[in-house]
Amino acid sequence: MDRYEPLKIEEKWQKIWEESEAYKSTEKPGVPKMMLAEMFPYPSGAGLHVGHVRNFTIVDVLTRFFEQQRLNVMRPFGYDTFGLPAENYAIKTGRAPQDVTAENVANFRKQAKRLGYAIDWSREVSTSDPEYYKWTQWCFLQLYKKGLAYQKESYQWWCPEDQTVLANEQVENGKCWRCGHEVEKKKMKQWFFKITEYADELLDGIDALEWPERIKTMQKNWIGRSVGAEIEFKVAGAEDITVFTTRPDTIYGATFLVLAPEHPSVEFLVNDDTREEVMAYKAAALKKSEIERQENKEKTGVFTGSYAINPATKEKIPIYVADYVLVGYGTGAIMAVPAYDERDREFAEKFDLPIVEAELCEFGQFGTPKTTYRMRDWLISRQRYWGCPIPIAYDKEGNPHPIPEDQLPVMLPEISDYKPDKSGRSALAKAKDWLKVTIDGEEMTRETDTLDGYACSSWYLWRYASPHDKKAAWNPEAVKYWEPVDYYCGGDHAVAHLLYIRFWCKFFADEGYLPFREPIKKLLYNGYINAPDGKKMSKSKGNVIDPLDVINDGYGADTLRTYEMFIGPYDMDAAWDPRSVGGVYRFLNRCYNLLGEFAKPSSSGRSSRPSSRGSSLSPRSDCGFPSEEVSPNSPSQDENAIIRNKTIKKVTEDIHRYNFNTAVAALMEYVNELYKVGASEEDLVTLAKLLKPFAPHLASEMLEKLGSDDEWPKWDEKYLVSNTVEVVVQVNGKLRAKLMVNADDLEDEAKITELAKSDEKVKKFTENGIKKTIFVKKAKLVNIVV
RNA sequence: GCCCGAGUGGCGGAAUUGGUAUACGCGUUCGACUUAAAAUCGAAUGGAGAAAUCCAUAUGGGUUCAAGUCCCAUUUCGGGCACCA
Repeated sequence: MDRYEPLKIEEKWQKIWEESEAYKSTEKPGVPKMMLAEMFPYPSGAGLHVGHVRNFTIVDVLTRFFEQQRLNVMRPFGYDTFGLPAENYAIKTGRAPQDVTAENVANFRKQAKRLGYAIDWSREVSTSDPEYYKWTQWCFLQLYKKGLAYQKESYQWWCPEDQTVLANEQVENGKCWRCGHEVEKKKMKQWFFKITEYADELLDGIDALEWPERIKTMQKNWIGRSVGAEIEFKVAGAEDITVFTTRPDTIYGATFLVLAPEHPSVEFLVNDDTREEVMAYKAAALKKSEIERQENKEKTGVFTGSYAINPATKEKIPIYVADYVLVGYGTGAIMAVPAYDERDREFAEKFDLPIVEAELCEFGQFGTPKTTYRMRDWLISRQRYWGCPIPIAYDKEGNPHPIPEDQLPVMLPEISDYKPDKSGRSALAKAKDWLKVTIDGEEMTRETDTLDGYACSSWYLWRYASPHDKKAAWNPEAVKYWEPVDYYCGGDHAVAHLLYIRFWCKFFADEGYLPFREPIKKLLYNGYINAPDGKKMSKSKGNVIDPLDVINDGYGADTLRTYEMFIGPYDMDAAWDPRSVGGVYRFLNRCYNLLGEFAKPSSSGRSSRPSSRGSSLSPRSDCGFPSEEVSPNSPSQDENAIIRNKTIKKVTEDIHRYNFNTAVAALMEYVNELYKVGASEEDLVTLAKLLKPFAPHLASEMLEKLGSDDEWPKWDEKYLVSNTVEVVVQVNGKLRAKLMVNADDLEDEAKITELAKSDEKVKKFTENGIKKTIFVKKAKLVNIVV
């Protein structure tokens, strides 16, 4: 028997899978389908890291598991190639983003193939491929047609480092999600998607999703629905001010109004005495970074000089400007009720304003019911080069016109100087020839902003159904068969991507392009893999583990995959432990060695037990497996059947529950048992089948040698109930004895408890009399209370 | 500040419905094999104790015949939200 040589086996099987297009998927009407995908990666120059491997392997384990159960499985793959990281990397390396991306994708593909994933490689997509982004633009135009893509001039988050605007979802603690630079506010005309149109459905649909509660809560908080009312306050000599409040019933206690500094009415409310101070306050507020605002929660503000009439009390109340009121939420104006609202009280105390404990009332006569959301519309313009061009052109008056669908794609021009600058326009503005376009005989100028990369990733799951369709973004029949996606796995984008893709799904369902309203049935949100010291892996710290190194060191992909499944619960962060990798390698080695004499499929009916001299642990060692054969114990038919069926059940159920770590542990236990009692051929076949989702190359090799297919085994409950059972005897809840009894006796409570009481070990503790005895049949346990 | 999640051997972690705490792996120790080492195979491994036994799931209480699991309080770590009216 030869020794386990993972690199040799893996190369062999990867070649076989590649040449036979083993994981190519097609629609099979009548056969239950299963579609699985990971959040497609941004292919960085560094190649796959161990986090990708965890993410992809989870999907692969499930894919193979369902494939072995003969469901019609589809597991595609793609690359999130457009976007800032790719462009910044290209700038850093002084190369064209197109070239860098092509190289990185090729490298990623090569590396993913070395991991032996059951990917349908005919379904690859890449967001920067014109064949793909043609349809991203088509999607934009559908939204535009329905008024859900629109332009608006407003104050936006601007990253001075990356020189582009950002969506709210891309600002984290006042900093740019990509470069970490503090963001500023800048007034700009930008494109938005009207995600707020779907706020209610996005929120109400969350509860029914089979997603982690954590993610669901985050989405709920992000949407942040508030039910309240809008109330108009009359202002002498100026327009009425509308406020939003969730407590209209407290209107009798409203003793002043507060407007956000950016509120458009502010300039009409000031007078000659107050103008200077108010404008200075506004200017200061705009300059303040989000960080500064968070750090200093002390209330500030200024009086505008104007008064409004409280419609309930008819009293004149002063109007203030303060930055604790946000322009983007509600109406950007509030009625302050210091008696009921902590923030208003703080403000009132500081500015010596009246605090009135007024009675609550029915507000109906004063306002109209209104629901608002903290979620804002999705800002999609980016002043960067490496993105999907927005398919819009402007006429001489500056009015936007959609590029006709038959002129798509609007190709991203190749330009040499694509770096961003301070102009507030993307580098596309420098492509003079490209800018000109004729629509319906009229000369126009193209939009130079590109789309947020999240737009590109908001529909790729549907593209997977018909990735090469030239007539449509997705083929309706193919999508209807395959989707929604059954399992989607990732470790990032809890709010942004996972909210955007739900939004697009609902929109395209409304347009009749999709027959479902939620794109993802089950979401698996995996944890990170940290460095051995528990810290985040990072290049600068020099603690990065390269998965390809682990493979090439001789451990192979099967060890890497199995280790990452064994490392801990899939949804928890875990620290890399190089020594445990060796432990998993040892396990796979033991599996292979167990095969021993079953090298030929003909040798059925015999049992296998490896010699006391197995093969080497060190993947580099050249120590061979000894040829001598040790005569095995003859495996007991019953004993083997019991552990085999137990293992099948455990592994099957664990994979269903995503307890991949305990599934691997169960396989280890099984192998340990087989080393003790000897393995039948059926044991070996079962082991290989159960192992395949984790270590597909090794398992395939084993199955080939055993002459078996890979169909997932079923367990038979009859082997799980044995004739004799162990009954635990407790005294006052403490374990005192174990009895072996006939299984039938479990039905006879009196007999069991009598046996328990008469046990010598138990008697020692029951000398002073027994108060009562509790028998739990299910737990096979007797508890004697003294 | 508010809302979640977690705290179990030397380490990563099991315990699925309240029912034998510490599965599996790492590490450590001993043995077999070897001229030797590595590897492999086998045994032991929560703590104290000669043993009987006692003590152990962050801390302190509680419920229960029985608590890692349920309840209350405290504490530490992680995550999310953080002037959203």
